[in-house]
Amino acid sequence: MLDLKNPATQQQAMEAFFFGYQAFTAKADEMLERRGLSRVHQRIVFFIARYPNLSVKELLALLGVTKQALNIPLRQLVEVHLVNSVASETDKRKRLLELTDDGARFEQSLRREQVKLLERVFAEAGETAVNGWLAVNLALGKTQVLAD
Amino acid sequence: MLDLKNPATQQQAMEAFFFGYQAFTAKADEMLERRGLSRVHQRIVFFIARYPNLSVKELLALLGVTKQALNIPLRQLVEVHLVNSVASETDKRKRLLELTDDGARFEQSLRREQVKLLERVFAEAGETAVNGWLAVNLALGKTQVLAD
DNA sequence: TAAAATGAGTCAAACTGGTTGACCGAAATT
DNA sequence: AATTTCGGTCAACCAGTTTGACTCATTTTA
Repeated sequence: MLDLKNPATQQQAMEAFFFGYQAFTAKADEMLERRGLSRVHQRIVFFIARYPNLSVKELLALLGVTKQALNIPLRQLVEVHLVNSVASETDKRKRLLELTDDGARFEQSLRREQVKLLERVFAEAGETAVNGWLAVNLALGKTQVLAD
Repeated sequence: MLDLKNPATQQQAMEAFFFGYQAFTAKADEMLERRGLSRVHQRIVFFIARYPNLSVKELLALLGVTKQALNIPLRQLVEVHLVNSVASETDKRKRLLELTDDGARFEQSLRREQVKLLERVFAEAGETAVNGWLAVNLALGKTQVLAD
């Protein structure tokens, strides 16, 4: 077991997390930059893919930004027909977000690159490690939700 | 093994990483904000604690920013006597960075909060999961270093 | 049914954290 | 002696974000 009483071990774990996350996001950032898009664009299409027909408010909560920060990139995605924003049947104030066919392809292409990185790393680290990695990340994420 | 061929599994893994990292950094961000400091300040003291007497150039490489971006927060840390910048004996162009006693206490207090979160999560996830989590993060980090 | 609240969107001003580029001075290397 | 390296600084600028104020349509409520 990792001895978290040991400062050097603490530092190693934190450093690994820092560089690990950085490596993971670097790949996508690079791809996005080539298309003149930002991380927010990716997150938007990612969450719409994951939770189809979510509302703008729900998306804001997932992203953890203000609506002003979301406004421009989301509008752009709608303008270039990657995202559809359709009024809800049950509550016409709400706009439900969904990916267009193009949008779905775009989101997949972004995701594929990151998955390729994960696959490489997973192959190296092995099944047990991967399950543990996911379990810890999920547990960490849960604390977040509770904190909000 | 996580089936990375399955889009839903891909999305789950990516989302867990996203929220996990966010939860991990949120605690420290909050503490830093109270003291009027930023993440860069934390990273600086973190890396100085991890690699005492590292040079400015080495620190820049670890942080992955320009020297202009490092300049102001580092200067601030020196001004408030959390960091000492001392000319190297062997090469007087280099300034070697070290934490003052206050700086060491400050870095520890930041780290302790993050470690508390890790401990809670580790207790929940168990030893095997934790080792796996670390192994995958380390493997991810390694890809980064190679890419640079 | 009138008043209040909610969801979405927009404009403007400001701030943060970063960038590129141009320098400088001291010290080391060639 | 010339060049390179290390650290530092100034300036302009840029992206992404925030806060705040406001509108409009719709839904909820009192």
